[in-house]
Amino acid sequence: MARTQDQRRAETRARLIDAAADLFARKGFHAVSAEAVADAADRTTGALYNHFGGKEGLLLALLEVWKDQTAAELLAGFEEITELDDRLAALFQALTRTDEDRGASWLLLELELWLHGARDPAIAEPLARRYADIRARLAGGLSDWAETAGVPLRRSPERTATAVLGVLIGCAVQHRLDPLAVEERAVVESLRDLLGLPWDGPDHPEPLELLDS
Amino acid sequence: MARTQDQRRAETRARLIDAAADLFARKGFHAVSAEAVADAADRTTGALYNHFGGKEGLLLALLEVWKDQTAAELLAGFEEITELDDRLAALFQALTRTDEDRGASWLLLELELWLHGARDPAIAEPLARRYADIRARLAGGLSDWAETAGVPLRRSPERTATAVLGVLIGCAVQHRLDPLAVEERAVVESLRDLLGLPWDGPDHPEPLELLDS
DNA sequence: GTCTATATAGTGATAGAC
DNA sequence: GTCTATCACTATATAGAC
Repeated sequence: MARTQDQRRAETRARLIDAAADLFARKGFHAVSAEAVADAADRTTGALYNHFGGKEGLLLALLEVWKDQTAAELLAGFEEITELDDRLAALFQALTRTDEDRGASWLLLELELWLHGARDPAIAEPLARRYADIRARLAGGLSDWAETAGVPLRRSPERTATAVLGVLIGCAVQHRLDPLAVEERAVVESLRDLLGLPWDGPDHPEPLELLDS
Repeated sequence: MARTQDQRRAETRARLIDAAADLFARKGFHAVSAEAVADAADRTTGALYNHFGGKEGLLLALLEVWKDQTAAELLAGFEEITELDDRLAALFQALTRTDEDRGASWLLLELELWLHGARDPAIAEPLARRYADIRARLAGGLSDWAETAGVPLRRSPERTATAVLGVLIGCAVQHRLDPLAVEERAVVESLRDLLGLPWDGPDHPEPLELLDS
């Protein structure tokens, strides 16, 4: 089973990034040593420095992979499922799901990266592009849905997408600390509000009165 | 200007916690040494260890102060201002505001603490109580408002508060990376949606059609 | 004078760099 | 693998309050 040097190199790179994603999410960037990442990837620190120049470079490379992959993953469910409530629920589940295999969760790495981005412009820039990309794709999906369903969005697709993403992130943050306090059904209902839809649940409340404050 | 030992002790404690809040927010817990905190507080590591037992103990003490103070601060504006839109805007501003004096921002320390809570149950517990407290106070405020304004909430005050807090956090997270992409007006409008209110802006769109998907 | 909050000066361990 | 810096933490000393 001969492999070319390029293949070996690519695999080492992938292994290191994978190990970094797991460890950085579980313990945090600063709590993980370069050696620990290398060990988890079955490589040496020499390989890590050769590929990424250091721990910081590894974080940046991880962010690039994360940026390209996870936006697609997050929205895949949303774009494939037909029933709206299920689509909305799938989005929330994607954010709150804990990766069984590894102890990490998506949300942890997401906010670990965000925190570094808020402190370091070099990290902030690709991260901001990533969020803009997610919002754009979400806006497109919502716009298509509104047209198909004949339900006009309450505001521009972009603003709607920002609010939807906001609810998802903000509720996921609360959910992580106190799962019982944030019911999935309540999150879906809130998202429906943002899209200008009534609920079809059994406990439908009294009808909405359009009064201003 | 004689001071008692108790007064000196209390001031040292306060200085250390204050310095920790600033540095942990700006650089992150693991990127800050105990000595750096002590220096910033014009004290020594010895004092730090005497008071808090270590850096971790300092983080916990900071969390307790944070827990008790900031929930009140966040909601103070909300509970005092009369105009609803301004109240909602004040909440968002509180989360996105950058502390001028020190480089830190509230949101940074908030998520720094959250990240530690997601990894350490000892941190998670007081943090979860903090969020529950904020939600409870917010729910009370929303409930009072709904009654006064004669606008029934679209769901229970608790669920509404969770969603409102979610939008605030999620939009603040996006705002930090890309301020132009998250307009305050859009956030306020989204919050109004969650409360079951129309908008009173000049660019009022076509009326809401109550169609299901 | 006694007590104790705070300061000083270290210890061993481990980090990242090359 | 080695080197240097720095980490969290501690043992001991000093100084200020009663």
